[in-house]
Amino acid sequence: MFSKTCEYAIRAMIFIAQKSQGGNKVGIKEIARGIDSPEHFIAKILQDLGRRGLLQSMKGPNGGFYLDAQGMQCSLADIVKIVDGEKLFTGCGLGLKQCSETQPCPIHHEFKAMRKGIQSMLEKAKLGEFTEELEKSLTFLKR
Amino acid sequence: MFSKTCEYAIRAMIFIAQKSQGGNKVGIKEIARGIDSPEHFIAKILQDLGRRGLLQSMKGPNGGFYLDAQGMQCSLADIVKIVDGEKLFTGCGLGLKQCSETQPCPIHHEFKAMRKGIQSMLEKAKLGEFTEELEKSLTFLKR
DNA sequence: CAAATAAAAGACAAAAAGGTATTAATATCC
DNA sequence: GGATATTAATACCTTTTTGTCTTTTATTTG
Repeated sequence: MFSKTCEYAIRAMIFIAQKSQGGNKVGIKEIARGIDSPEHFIAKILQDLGRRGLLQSMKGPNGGFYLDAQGMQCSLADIVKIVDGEKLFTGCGLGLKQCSETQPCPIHHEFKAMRKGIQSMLEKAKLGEFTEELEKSLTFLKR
Repeated sequence: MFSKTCEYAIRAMIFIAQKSQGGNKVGIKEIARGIDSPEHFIAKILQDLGRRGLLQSMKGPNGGFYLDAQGMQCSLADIVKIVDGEKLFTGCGLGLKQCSETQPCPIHHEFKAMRKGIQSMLEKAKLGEFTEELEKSLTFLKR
């Protein structure tokens, strides 16, 4: 469904959302440990997301990554779009470039309904919403 | 969603289903042209599917690939399972190996519902069902 | 200002996916 | 049975994805 890169990205963003409550920042090492990902790899991904404005960062002592109030409202769909592109939301299930309403592939209509479902699910899911259950260890980001 | 390999596989199988009505066979060149795919690449994929019993083939003059009555009942889910594996149907959306009901990732429940939807959609879609609309040029397998 | 800390950037490496070309095996037809 | 047509198998190449390592830049603190 998602690329490995995107899986890491989502996990990292949820982790950062949790940790950056109350204005805290979290370092890349802690993030990598917290989501069980290669440190430099997730660093590069987060730098990308930072450039695109999805999260903030600060260098130097006591620096790290964090989300501002707006960042907490970022949806999983926003992350997926940046990391994996629009294909999941708009592409043809059978990989046909010209597939459309007027020139549909054999599974166009069924697939479209599914895509819509996925998209709306991911759009509804905001980073800020996952914190509470993580805190209570009702959900997990590792392994 | 699906790998390129899997997209080709599905398109090829639908194409073969259409062409093998009435006991006909269809050659690899015609298949490659018919679904706009690299000839040798789709050949390898079909050989795989053949070994797994999803389609039949014959060598020699007037040989080619074809589906028997049972093959026509093959679902898209069967193809996806063989080509891309079970991950799409059972894997964690965030790539966590230990994600489960008792140790769920933050999107486990929503994702599970989606996966189920995808799976049942693909299980319902049988190769034999696509022929008619293809015949009428209401659907397409190229471009 | 110097030292320490942490992200940013870039170069490189390994693995997986996607694709090509060549040769072997098998069935048909004369 | 030999020529031909067609799939099967094998080996190889290219591109993309995933992952690692090193160096640079920015920030803080003593």
